[in-house]
Amino acid sequence: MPELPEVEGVVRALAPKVEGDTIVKVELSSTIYNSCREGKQCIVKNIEPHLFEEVMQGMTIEKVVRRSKYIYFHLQKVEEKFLFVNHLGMTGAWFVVQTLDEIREEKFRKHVHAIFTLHTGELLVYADIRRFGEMRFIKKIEEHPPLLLMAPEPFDEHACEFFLQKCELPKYQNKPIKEVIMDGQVISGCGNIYATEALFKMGIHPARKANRISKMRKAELFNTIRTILQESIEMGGSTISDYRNINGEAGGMQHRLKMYGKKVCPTCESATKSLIIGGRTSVYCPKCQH
DNA sequence: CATGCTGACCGGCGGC
DNA sequence: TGCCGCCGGTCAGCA
Repeated sequence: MPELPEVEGVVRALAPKVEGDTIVKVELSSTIYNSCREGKQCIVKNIEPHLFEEVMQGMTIEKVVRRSKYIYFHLQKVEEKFLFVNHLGMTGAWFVVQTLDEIREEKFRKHVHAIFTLHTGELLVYADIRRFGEMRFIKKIEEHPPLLLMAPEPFDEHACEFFLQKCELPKYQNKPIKEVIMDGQVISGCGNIYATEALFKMGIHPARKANRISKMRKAELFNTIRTILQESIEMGGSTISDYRNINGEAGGMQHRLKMYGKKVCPTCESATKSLIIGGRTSVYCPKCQH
């Protein structure tokens, strides 16, 4: 599943291929049309599928940037600026190809949901196996309040201070630390994999209440998260489940993971345990983490 | 009003 | 081989 480092990899690969290009045509899958017609939640969130296709037509992709685990496509049409926001959910992936059969993996090829034809003739393709991804077409960030509430980028110089301040709020004081660091309004882009790894590295039990950790250790924890995210970006992300980068390549970070998905602690060889915290499976070493 | 919990969205895959 | 149920990021909606 793509987390911040994986999304960063996607954006770095995607940006140089599509920035400056103009979208001449958009086709959404019949699956999207059907879900929408049945009133179900679907990938395209805030707009009718046919309107989405229409409004995207003629848009120039000015810039592609990552914000937390979201991809922001900054668009422009006749001097007017818009934003197309995408989240990859669990299984979303982007491809830039000449034809769809260039998508090597069948499970992605079978689940293509949006095809943006560019003025160059290339196809910018969004595939999503489980359809947990999101696409929103908006004029301003304000149109979708959750985007405004996101914590600063973890590499922002104020992000640590922001995290420490949030921890002081009553609603976070008594929560398990893992739930707090995975909350996108506290720290951006720290998903299950990297939260698990950082807590293991710090020797902190994932269920420990936030207010039972000193401010100094919280700051260290933040730095650990930031360092792990950075390391993973450099490794090309973790290839877990269905994540691939835009070239269909796997990352290397999964070989460096020490606790996520492990049965045995790499330090003391105890059997790991798992708990459900904030609705998510949380693996930890009962001997090394307190 | 703020917070908190539940459910909805899915197909792959593990387990039986 | 077949089928059932689990898994998870995000947010809407309701208590």
